[in-house]
This record gives sequence, structure tokens and C-alpha cells, in this order.
Amino acid sequence: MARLTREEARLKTREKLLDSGRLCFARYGFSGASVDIIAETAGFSKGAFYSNFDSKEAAFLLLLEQHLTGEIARGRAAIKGESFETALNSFVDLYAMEEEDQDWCLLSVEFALFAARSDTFGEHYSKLYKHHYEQIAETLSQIADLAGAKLHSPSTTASKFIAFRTGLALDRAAKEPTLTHEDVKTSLLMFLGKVMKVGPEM
Amino acid sequence: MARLTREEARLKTREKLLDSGRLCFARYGFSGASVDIIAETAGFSKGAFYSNFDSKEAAFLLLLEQHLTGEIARGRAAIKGESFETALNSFVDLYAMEEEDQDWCLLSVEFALFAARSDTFGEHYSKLYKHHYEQIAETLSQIADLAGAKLHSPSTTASKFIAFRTGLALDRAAKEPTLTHEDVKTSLLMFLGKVMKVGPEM
DNA sequence: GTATTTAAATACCGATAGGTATGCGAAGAG
DNA sequence: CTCTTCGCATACCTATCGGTATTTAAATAC
Repeated sequence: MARLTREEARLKTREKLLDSGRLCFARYGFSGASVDIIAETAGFSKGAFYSNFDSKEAAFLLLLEQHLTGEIARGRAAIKGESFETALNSFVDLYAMEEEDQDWCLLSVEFALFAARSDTFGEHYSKLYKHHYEQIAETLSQIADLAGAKLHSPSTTASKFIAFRTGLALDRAAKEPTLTHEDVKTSLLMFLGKVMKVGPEM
Repeated sequence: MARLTREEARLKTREKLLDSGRLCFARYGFSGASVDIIAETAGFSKGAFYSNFDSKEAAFLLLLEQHLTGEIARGRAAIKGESFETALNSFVDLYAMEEEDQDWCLLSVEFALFAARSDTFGEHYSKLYKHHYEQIAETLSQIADLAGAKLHSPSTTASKFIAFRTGLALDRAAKEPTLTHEDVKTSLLMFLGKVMKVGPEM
């Protein structure tokens, strides 16, 4: 293994900490994932963590931002060059997630709660999501376009879509979900179909 | 004020603690509401709390159960003797809640997260909600009846409805919600309308 | 080589929490 | 009136956590 400069080593450490953070936050939640655990899981100590990030909250925020960015990119990729039917299906598939992404969905819920109760944080959070919804709105509009439809209020539709998705994910996250993965997919398809005035019946 | 027997006094204390718990849990969340605070708010000490409840979790569970029971009762009351239109509207109004109930909606979300991560608790939680959804399903079926419609799978529909409601409430709980109260109402009406095959367009 | 910088380890701190053990004062039993 | 019971208060225990201060060891600069 090549000798690393100080800068390279530091960035590598940072990445490992972020990876570990992603894992721990998803598994234990924001308050449940202690800085000690995150650092230890990455093979470092708390000192390394605080030498790379201002606070636990700052690190989480970074991860959340990365995750949202990735979600948008995956959305765009899923519909790229596809027909309406395929695009809609692929897009919904992305949000009817199983496993890994579900963990992150739980996390986002947790952070919504946190944001709802924290004055200082609520603002930052709202800004982040306002942008996120606009990005999703854009993708949704493109899908609607494929069907020759036009969304009445794209960004509101995006909010509702994510709201529905979140609620469904919360059910799926239970030890004994009352809904199946199919139910989730059908529900989201139904919603988008209705909104684009082309959907199948429930 | 009449002299109280020991039993009467104890029950009164218990009630006051539960009231305080309802308030504190809603305001600060489950982990944010310390037993100390709950007891103090009720005008008692931690000793009183632990003399009345096995644990913080047990007390919360009791409150959750009471809340769910109340929700069902309010649902039934809202549609009693009404025409389809009125029943549907009143029912949705209940779930498009503002303020007080919203706090509890947040709490239920928090507990869904808790249940998703706790093995011991997840089971208890699932049982509670399975019953809850069945109750809602019954009310939804009655509403559908009024329109001469029949729900395909009442209990699944109830799950989806609550999922949607929860997601929407989560947005409304943000410091700067992206949806309005009207959006929430419209969305829920749209959902039920679609499901009962009689709804208005989005 | 030595001096300096700095990433990361260790040790530590104050706050807070859930829960327990014990003490006290008033209600109930006789 | 007295002894017992028991609801609640007080004091305490242990653990954890986010964050900081200090130290150490290695990379860089000279």
C-alpha cells in the first residue's frame, strides 16, 4: 500500500467515519448512535471524529445531504430515456424501497421529528427539503410529460408523494408490517396515476 | 374539599401523572420527556411516578392505548347518522388535525420508530396497531356503505390511510411546512374518494 | 539531523437520565 | 391510642453521552 500524505490520510479517515456514520445512524437512529460507537466502528476514536467534524449533528447533516442528493440522481437515472410506463414503474420502484434505503427512510423520519422540535435546526432542515421537493417535482413533471399530462402543482405533489411514501415506509419498518411491499408499490402507483390522471384503479 | 381515602388519593395522583405525561410526551417526545419533568409538572416527585407505574415505557404505552381508543370513538361519533358526504368530510376532518392532535401524531411516529428498533417492544406495538387498524377499517366500511360502495380490503385500506395521514402530519409538523392544512384535507379526501370509487378529482 | 505542525488517542468533565433504596408522615386497623 | 401499612419524597447509584483538554506519534519543513 502506497505511502499516504497527511492530507490523503485525513480524507480517508473522514470517509471511513462517514461510512460508519451512515451505518450506525441507520441502525440505531440519531440519538442512539453515539459518537463513540460511530468512531469505534470506523476503527478510530472519538478524537478522530471531532477532529473531522464540528459535532454529531453536523456530521449527520452532511450525510443527510449526501443521501438526498443521491436520491435525486437515482430518480433521474431511473426515468432517463424510458417510456412513460417504464419510467413511472422504475421511479416508484425506487421509492418502494426495501432494506437499506428503508433504514434511511426511518432516519429521515427521525430527523423530521428532531427538526419539528428544534428551533435552530428546523430552519436548516426546511431549506434542505424545500430544495429536495423541487428536484423531485422536476422529475415528476418529466414523467407526466411522457404521458402528455401536466402536474397542477409539481412541488406540492412531490411533498404529498414523499409524505405518502414516508408513512408507508413507517408501516413496513414495523416488526410485523400490516402492508406488503406490493401494497406500497400499488399505493404509490395509484397516487401518481391519479395525480397524472392516467393511473390504474386501486 | 372532602377527605379522601388512600385509594381515592392514589388514583387521583395517578390521573394527574397521566395528564402530565400526555402533555410532556406530546411536547418533548418520548426520550425528551424525563420522568422527573413529568412528575414535577404534575406536582409530584419521581417517587410518585414509580410508585404508580413500572417504567416510563409502561406509562407511555398506557397513554398510547388510551389515545388510540379515543381516536376510534371520535371517528365513530363523527359519522354517526350522517349522510355520505357529511360523514366522509367529518371523518377526514378528524384526521387532518391541527395542533393538539398533531403533537400526538408526532408521538405515534416516534413510537413507530422505537418499535421498529426494539425487539421486545415491537411485538406489543404491532398487536396494538393491528387492532387499531381493524377498528378504523370498520368505520371506513360504514362510510363506504353510505355511498353504496364496498372496500376491497378494509384493513389494508385503513393502514394506507393512516400511513398517508402520518406522512402528511410529519410535513405539517415542520417549522416551515411545505403543505397547507387544505392540502392535507384534500389529499385524504382524494385518497378515500379513490378507494371508495366516488371521490372528486385531485 | 532538529523543529514544527497536526491527525488522532486518551483522559477527563459536567450534565442528565432511568431506576432504586430508604425515610417520613398520614391513613387505616385494632 | 398505638401499631401497621403504604403513598410519596429524598437521596442516591450507575451508566451514558456530547464535547473538550491534553498528550503522543508521525509527517513535513528547514
